Amino acid sequence: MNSAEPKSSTLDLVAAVSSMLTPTERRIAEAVIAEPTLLAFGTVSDLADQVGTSRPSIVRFATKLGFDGYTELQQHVRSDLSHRLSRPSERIRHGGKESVPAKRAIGDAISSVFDAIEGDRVSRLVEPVVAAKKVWILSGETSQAGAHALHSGLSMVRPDVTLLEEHFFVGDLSDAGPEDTAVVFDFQRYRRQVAVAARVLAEAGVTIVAITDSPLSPLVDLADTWCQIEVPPVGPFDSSVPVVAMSELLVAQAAKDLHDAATSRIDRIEALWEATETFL
Amino acid sequence: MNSAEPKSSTLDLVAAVSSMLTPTERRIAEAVIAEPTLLAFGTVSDLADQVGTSRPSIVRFATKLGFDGYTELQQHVRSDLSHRLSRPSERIRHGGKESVPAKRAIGDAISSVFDAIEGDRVSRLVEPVVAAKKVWILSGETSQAGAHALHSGLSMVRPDVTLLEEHFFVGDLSDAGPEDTAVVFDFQRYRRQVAVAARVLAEAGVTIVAITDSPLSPLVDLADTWCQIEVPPVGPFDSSVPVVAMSELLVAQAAKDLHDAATSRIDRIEALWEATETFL
DNA sequence: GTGATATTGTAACGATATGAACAGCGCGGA
DNA sequence: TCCGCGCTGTTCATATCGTTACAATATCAC
Repeated sequence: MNSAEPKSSTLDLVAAVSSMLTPTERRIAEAVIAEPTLLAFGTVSDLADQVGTSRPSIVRFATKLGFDGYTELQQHVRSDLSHRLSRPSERIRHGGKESVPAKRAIGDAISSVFDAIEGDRVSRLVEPVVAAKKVWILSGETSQAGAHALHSGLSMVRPDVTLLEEHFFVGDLSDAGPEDTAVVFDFQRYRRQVAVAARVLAEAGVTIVAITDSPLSPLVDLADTWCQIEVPPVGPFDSSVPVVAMSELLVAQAAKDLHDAATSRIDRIEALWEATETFL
Repeated sequence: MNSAEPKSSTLDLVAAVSSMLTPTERRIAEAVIAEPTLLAFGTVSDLADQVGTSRPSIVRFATKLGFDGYTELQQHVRSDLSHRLSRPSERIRHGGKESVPAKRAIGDAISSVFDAIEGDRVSRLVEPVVAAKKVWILSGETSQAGAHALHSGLSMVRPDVTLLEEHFFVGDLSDAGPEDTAVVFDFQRYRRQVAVAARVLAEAGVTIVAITDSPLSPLVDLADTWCQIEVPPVGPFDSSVPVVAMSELLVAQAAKDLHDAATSRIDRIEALWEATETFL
């Protein structure tokens, strides 16, 4: 569909012919510049209504830009848009073979993390974590590093955080109850293991926060809030970098939400460390 | 036109019903997740062709998501997209504002990692690791996640990798000898602890590879090879992301250097996992 | 194996979009 | 004033869109 690389931005095209535009065409040009989505999503009629002109004027505008008709112009705009949208992420599993250098892969994955916490998402993810009586962290092998980061970070800002890695027993979860929250890392390879444990927790009334690499994950059903991040391959293994980044952002948000409680807690822990000669 | 704020992301909607999707509907879901522009720009026919199904299945998919028809679904997706385009988030290349402070910090830190391995630096760092009889990994609290990543990765591609975290005893190092290599993570806060241990190892003839955040680190003197990376603050704590990224790049390089030995070792480990029901 | 149910594809419908031909309007020059 | 020309809006034809109703197929329980 949208495989062709646009030679020039659509706005450039408009600018190129701006001097030889008729009055109504100029109004059209101003409208599409002010609101590019009109061109990408709207029909000829939509544009005509918006500008206050007739449909053929829109078509003629398209031809004046060098296209065969409005359809071609719209395709050009859309391929331009798709390009911008697919740049930061989403192209790793498909188009990108393993020829993608690790640098690009990691960079894109990091972008996907920031995409995932768009808006107030990070707040919604963290909210049950700060409100919970106890916090459980479940992870498989791929997300070990992230789970570790989340555990050590959260432990600093609030009490009762338990990390269950890899080969935990379901019995470990027996204490969990409706006032608790579980953060579950759920990635391709080790999905079933954590899925089973998460189901146990969900049935016990625990609030589930899922960090997953696919919205089709079975965990998403169980989860109260969730977010999706990419896990790119680096060398022969899957990268933990996005998971760690996400974990740290969650901790940062939790620290912000807990504010005074967190800072005093951190101070106490630091003092304890100093006292026990952690610094040698 | 597109002024309405989307109540929930389209991915959320797909996820919400993902468990009650029929096989073809699931294929549709996967397609639109892999290529969101299909939904935003494509027609029912486009999607049907892409997925390899009939047009009505697409419409039924839309209704199952809670919309009156495909048109409504597409409008929702488009308003979602417009939002992302208008909001300052998506702009990584263009108006690179300091939208999220943590974002910039992490991005810069990642860049520093790639700067640090410019040229053949990563090869020089890894060379003593692959050649060593035994590999020791030393880290403090800040670099725990990175050390963990390095340990689990290296363990996959070669034997005799030992991780010593935080409160290890110097006695643990008694086995180390001139044929060994130690990778030492050495960061601001927990410098003294690892510095002491590294000195012990260096005096035992162990080759030292240092990952540090400062060229002034005392470890640089002891180290045979070293590299410097940034450790940015995220919230109240230091980020592990750069350390993890560096660790993974080291593992990837080691895997490449060891090649056949590594792959056969990975295969054996995988087989062992399967046998012990890691996948449940 | 058989009936019931769920799932999927086929056919037909109205609605709408685009693009082209045609007609009215305004403006400037002779 | 009249004519010519470019600009704009109206009408129409055709293709395609989204949708619904219906039939065929696959799946499962008993």
